[in-house]
Amino acid sequence: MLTLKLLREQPDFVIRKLAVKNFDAKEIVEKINLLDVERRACQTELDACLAEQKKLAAKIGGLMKEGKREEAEAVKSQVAELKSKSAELDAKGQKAQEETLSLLVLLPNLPCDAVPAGKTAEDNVVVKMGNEIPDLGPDALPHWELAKKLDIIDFDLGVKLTGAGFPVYKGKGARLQRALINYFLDINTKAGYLEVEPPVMVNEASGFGTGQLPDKEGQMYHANLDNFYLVPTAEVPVTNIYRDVILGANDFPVKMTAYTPCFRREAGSYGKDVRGLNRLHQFDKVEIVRIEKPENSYAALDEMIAHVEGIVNSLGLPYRILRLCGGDMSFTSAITYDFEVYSAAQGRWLEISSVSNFESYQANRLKLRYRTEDGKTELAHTLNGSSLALPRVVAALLENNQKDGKIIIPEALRPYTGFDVID
RNA sequence: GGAAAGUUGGCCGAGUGGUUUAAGGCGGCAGUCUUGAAAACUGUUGAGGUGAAAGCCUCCGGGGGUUCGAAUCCCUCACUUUCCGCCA
Repeated sequence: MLTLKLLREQPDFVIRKLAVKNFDAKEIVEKINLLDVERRACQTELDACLAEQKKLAAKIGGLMKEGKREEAEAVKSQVAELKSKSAELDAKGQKAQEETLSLLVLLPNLPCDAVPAGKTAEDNVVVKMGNEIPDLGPDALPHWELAKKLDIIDFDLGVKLTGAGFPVYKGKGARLQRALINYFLDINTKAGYLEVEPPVMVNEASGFGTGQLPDKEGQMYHANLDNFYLVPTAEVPVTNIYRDVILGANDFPVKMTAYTPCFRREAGSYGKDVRGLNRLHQFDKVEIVRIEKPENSYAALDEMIAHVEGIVNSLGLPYRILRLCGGDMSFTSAITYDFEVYSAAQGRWLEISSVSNFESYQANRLKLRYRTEDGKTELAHTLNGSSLALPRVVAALLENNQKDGKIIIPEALRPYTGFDVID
């Protein structure tokens, strides 16, 4: 959520920046500023009214003590008049505030200067590529066929138990999941991220804090009876640890990592996009979250990108890093870098990580602030990234590392899997 | 699931209708004293809104109500704790 202060002081800047995200903000910004003026006028008048009421109430108290009943009664009628006036002002001010908020949540975050213009994924900028794409020859199999042949992932069994998009990992397949999770958590912890195991269900306030609610309600699984939501990413519970928190100047940096299963309803796609592990309703992911002072957030972002790159590299997967264009970025992000690995048998790039700086956009919703040297409170910056999401890593590993019907496990993972090949 | 008790500032905790800006303590910060520290003493101490500032207003779990006046009374919701039941 953008701050009212920014909209009030730099409306043209906001409109210009949001144009990069192909968002026409002119009308909303103008409306918000009109409502804001109205709200403040109401508030000022209401405050004066309440101050007068307080004074008179105290006067009545005094008169009653002195036994001057009649005088007190006269003052009472004065208060009654003020009361109805302040009730009116209060209602008017509240309405203006509600309308302001409902418009404010419609505005996406401003993209930072480095974000390229563009409308679709075609316009994303490749900033780096690494590792060779292997030539697997004509007999290479896509991962869903490999998984079936090796009996390590059972998609049909998942359908029986739950439905499409809920695979069952078996044997070395299950062990591989566990190995990847532990490997990622270990690397992150070594880099100074505090491991956290959060709940995988969150309440409404948490959903609102990171921006999933109210807009993306339909994308989360909802446990109606208790009004809890299954987390779509660890970002939600982990970032919300710092909801309504004021950090001290010395509490930085805040670096956390968490593994959770992630649940996404995401109806609406079909065909090869959702084949096998490409898109699931439940999947495993290890996440990193950082909270920084504004002046440090971009340095932190660079550090996170280098960190994720190191992990991808250690698995030997061919990858590329994209800087997303304005049109392809998420609503809440100021800048996003996507990591994609090449899935050789499918012949396509698969997104395995998304690293973003949200600047103060999430913090404003979360009321996540810090105290500056001179004692003021300012919004902090939040960042997060996947490090990494498992399914597409597994898809790429299976496909790129297939050899004579076997899967070669990368060196780095072997201490965690306890085996070198899947056969 | 049943029963009871709770929810007050960074923390603990008093406060059951009034002239109060929520007592007191702890912690934090500043100062005095000291070579320095501790102790002691003194002062200070949250968030939000509005305003150039002084100031004014709001906030005692959330929402609503009674009253000239509510932390205090009423209604309602949420949460926490304890006991019982169930249970990995």
